[in-house]
Order: sequence, then structure tokens, then C-alpha cells
Amino acid sequence: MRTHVLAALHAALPGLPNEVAARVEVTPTRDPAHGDMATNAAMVAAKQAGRKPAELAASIAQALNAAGVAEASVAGPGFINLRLAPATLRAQVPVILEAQEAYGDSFVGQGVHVNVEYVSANPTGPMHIGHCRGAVVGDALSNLLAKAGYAVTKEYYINDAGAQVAALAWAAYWRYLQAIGTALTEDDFAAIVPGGLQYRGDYLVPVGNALAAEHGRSLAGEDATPAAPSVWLDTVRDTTIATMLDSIREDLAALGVVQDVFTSERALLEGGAADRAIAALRAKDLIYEGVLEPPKGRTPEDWEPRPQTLFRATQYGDDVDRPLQKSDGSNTYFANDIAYHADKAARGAAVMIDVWGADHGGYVQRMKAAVRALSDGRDTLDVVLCQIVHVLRGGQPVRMSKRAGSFVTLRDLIDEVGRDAVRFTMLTRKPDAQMEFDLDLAVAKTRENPVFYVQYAHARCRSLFRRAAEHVPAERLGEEALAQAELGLLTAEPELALLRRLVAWPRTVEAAALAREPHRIAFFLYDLAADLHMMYNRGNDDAALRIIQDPPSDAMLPRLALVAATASVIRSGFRVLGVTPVEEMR
RNA sequence: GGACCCGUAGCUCAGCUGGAUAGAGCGCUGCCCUCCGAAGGCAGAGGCCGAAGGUUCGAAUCCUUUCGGGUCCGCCA
Repeated sequence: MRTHVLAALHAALPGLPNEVAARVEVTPTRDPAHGDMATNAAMVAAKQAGRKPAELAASIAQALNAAGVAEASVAGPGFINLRLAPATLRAQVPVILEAQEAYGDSFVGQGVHVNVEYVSANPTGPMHIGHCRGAVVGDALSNLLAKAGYAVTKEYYINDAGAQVAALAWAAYWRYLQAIGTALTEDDFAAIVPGGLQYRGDYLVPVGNALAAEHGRSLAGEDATPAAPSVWLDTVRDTTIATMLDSIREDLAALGVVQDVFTSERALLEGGAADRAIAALRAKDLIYEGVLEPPKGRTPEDWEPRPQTLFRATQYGDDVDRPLQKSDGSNTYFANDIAYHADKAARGAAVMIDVWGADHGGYVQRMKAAVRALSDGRDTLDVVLCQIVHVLRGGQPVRMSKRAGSFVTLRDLIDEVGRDAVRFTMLTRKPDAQMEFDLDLAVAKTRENPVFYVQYAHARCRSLFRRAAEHVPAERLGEEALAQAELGLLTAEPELALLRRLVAWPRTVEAAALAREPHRIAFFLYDLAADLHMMYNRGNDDAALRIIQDPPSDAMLPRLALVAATASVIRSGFRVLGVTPVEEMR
């Protein structure tokens, strides 16, 4: 289309400079009254040409109409509106019916290998609601990118190294001692734990029991007293992490999330990845020993200047250089994370996308800096930050306390409102806006609830076919038969509006993928559902516009073709979101 | 003190990367079923896009400043 416009522009204005032509855009309109597409060609070129935009637009439109591509008209300050001939729109129906859920698949990704890392909850306990949004956003984003033609790897990073994991092992060990009948009280035990006893939730009780069943009393000292950590720590830690990870995988599966790669931080570090990554940066002269300034305005009590090993993050747009080693000489988490991203790059990810919680916002710049530094700018890291989710019940915030009565786990959430509602609802906000998750709304059967509304549209489509089968032989209702229908009979405005929406699906997929915004898919489906409901309801006002007619009218099969195409695109969108379409409402 | 995110209808939020008269849902007013699923649809009222400057043919969108709300700020991962 754009080439046609440029041709017309050049016809009207010979000798137009290329830099002006480059600014010509042909974009879909916001308002259907303005046609299907519009171009700014006249306004962009007017100044250079020394002519009035409206006048120039008129001559361009004339050229376009003469070319016969579409109906062109001048509007507003000099826009040229282009209305596709209805026949062009209708011709897409067989295309959709043939492609089915593959409609909207795109090649914009050009097969570029993208690694999407999400969830990555520490394996120290069951998943809670805080993890849920990232899990859904990451998963839907992965599906979206795959549909847009990227080669996607879904990845989970297991933080199984460091102090937290040791604390977890101690907590599990306590449950083990209990299982074999220790005489110690919890306070007695807590007193000997380095850093104090954490993770006191009873979800570790089964782990303790399992350890007792497998190892008997061999991990403990006399009379079920604590043994030296060298006796038990590695065993308990590995067992506990494995158990926690299994539990997390189950939770993810319940949410419909299945990831391709689980990378262990511990395994990476034991393979020397951190040292290699730091050495690589050092070779680029990006590492030095230095002393950081204290944060302004809010200096910690125990602040004292101290020489540290620093990465020159400021050379890549960060605010300050970032430490790679703690004062005891061990690596910071950042150093380990650099190693992890180097590993992802080495595995072929030219584009990395990390889905993080809002509390990691201050971490984005340094990580991007590191990725660029490691690859000399070839690889890129995009970070999708998911803001906090507030859960509401009866209009009141649900307290996230661990006391019984107010749930905190992901599993509880899924059990209460269902997987599809959780997923869709989490995607009805852009990730970087805070959101409220209204438990009552998520299961409501009204238009307020987008999940319901879109599901209803799909069910309605299916229902129409069940009704149609009562009047028309089944062989005329298949995709191939419908593609042959007399589509020229689709002339009513609600039908054409629905058609225009369906045709917008491919570019919606592309735009959402490029922006890394899966929520746009959810909004598209909502709009599509509205168009379907509107077309359907028009039949209530005017019997001639009903889809199912008895006896069958000529327009019935073309309308059913449109309905089938709609259902297909809804399924296509649901597949991206990870939502299961329903055949009927109950 | 600094960094990042968000301020759009009374409420909850979109706004397709700079386009035309800023859109949905809820709530409010009034309509549409002797049934193609009313679990829906139509119409109306409701806005200085937090504020002020700037960039240009054109700004909710980009830049600067500013005011609210949220996240966070060297040895936590």
C-alpha cells in the first residue's frame, strides 16, 4: 500500500527528496469512519513543496483513485483516507479459515533466538501470588514471540547457591530432627543455626519425614541431636532443593507454564562461570579496584568506605560502577548473574528477555550494561518489570499474611478462580502498571469480567454452529465448504466491522511482540468479542440479519464463515495467552 | 539525595510507539428478547489526558522542570 502512495506522491511532486519520502507513513486508522488506512503523505511533503497540504492531498488522492487500489479521499488537515474495497476484506475470510489458529503467524522475528527467563522463584518454598504475574507474563510473551517468528527458549534460573539455600537446608534439617524424635525445642535448635532459623513454615515437614525415611538416623548425632554440618548439609540441601523444585514445577504446571530449560546457579558456579565472566570483563579493562561513594541522603549507619572490585557499569549507561565482590572476597549476586547471562549468550541467545518483579527495578541498568559489555554491544537484554499485584476480595485488600485463612500460595489462587481466569486477568494490565486482582470479578459472569466475556463469545460461535447443524447438512459447515460461501453477501456494517477486526489480528501480533506487551492480545480479544456480540445482537433488532435462518437464507453460510473465522482467531489468541477456549457456557 | 515505574471520565483501565472530534467497562438516564444463548446489545450524560514550559504541520504520546503515588538504593538473593 505504501508503495502505491509513494508512487502517487512522486507523480504529484516530481523530484521529491528521499528524506521527505522516508517520513511518509501508511497506518491503520483509529476511527473506522476514516477508512481502513490513512497516510500523512501530503502533510509531510507540503512544506518542502511549498503547497497547501489539502491541495496537495487532493492531487495525490486523484492519482491513487486513478490507480484503482482503493478508494482514496481527503480529510481533515490533509490526511488521505484509504478505504479497502469490501471485496479485499472478504477475501481474507478463506485465508483465515484455511490457516485456522496459525492465522497471524508472522516472520518479523526472522528466527532470531530469544531467551525469555521468567519466574525464577528461589526454591525455598511454594510459589506465592507475587510470582504469578511474572510467570503468566513471561509465558504469554514467549508464546507471542514464537507466533511472531522468533525462536524462543523458555527458561527458569534456579537460585540454588548462596546463603538462602544454606538457611533452607538448616530449616529442613530441623524438620528431619523432629521426624526422628529429637528432644530439642525449636528455640534450642534456632540458637545453633548460623544467622538464625528461617523458613519455619510447615511445608518442610514432609521433606524432614522423607529424609528420615531415606537416611534413618544417620544424618544426626547421638539421641537425635544435631550433627556437624559436614555430615548432613550437602545431602539435606540437595534433597530439599529437589523437593522444592518439584513442588514449583507442579505449581507451574497447574498454571499451564512449562519451561524448556532449568539452569542451576550452583552448577554454573561450580563450573567456574563467574571467574570466567569476570576475567572476560577484566580483559576489556572494565574491572578495577575502587571505593564507592555512599548513597546520598540516606547513608546507612554502618557505612564505611571500603575498596571493592568494581565493574565499570557507568561506561554503559549505569549511574555508578557496581561491586562484583563482597568484603570477604566472595562474589556478589551481580557477579554470578553476569556469569549466568554470559552463559545464556554462549547458548545462542542474541536477545535476552528477563521478566522481573518491580523490586528489581534498580538492577536493570547494571545488568543491561553487563550484557552489552560482554558482547561488545551485539547482544541485548530487555527487562520486563512486573509491578505489584494487590489482591481484592469483596472490594477489600487481602492481607498477605502467613496466618491461616488468607491464602498466599499460587495453588490456592488457581483453586479459587481457575487457571484460565488467573492467566487472562493477569494479562489485562500492562506489566509496568500496578494492578488489582479482584477475586470476585475473576469469576463473575458479566461483561465486567473480560475472561468471561471473551469465552462467551467463543461459546456463542460454537453454539451457532450447533444450531446451524439442525438446518444445514454438516458437510456444508466445514472450513473448506465455508470458504466457498458467497462472501459478497456480507454487507451489513456490523459484519464488515467484525471483518476489519479479524484482519487486524496479524499486525496486532507483530506490534505486541515488538513491544513485548502480551496484554495487547487480551485487549484485542476483548474488542473482537464485542464486535461479535454486536453483530449477533443486530439480528435481534432485524430478523434479516440473523445468522441462523429457518429456512436457511443465502446469507447464512457466509455469516457462518465469518463466525467460524472469529472463533478461530479467538482460539489463536487464547493459545498465545495460554487460555483454554470453552465450547459452551454452563 | 538519587534511579526506575505509574498519574487519562466519579471508579477500574486501554490508547496500536507523533495524527483527525481522546476510547472501553462499572456506576448514572432511557431503550431492545412469543427465545440464532438478554450471561448480550443500542443510545445519552460524564475529560483542560496531574501542572508548566519546549520540540513541529500536529503531542495523552517525545524533551525539560515540577507536584502526587509506588518500587528500590555497597557486602540480600
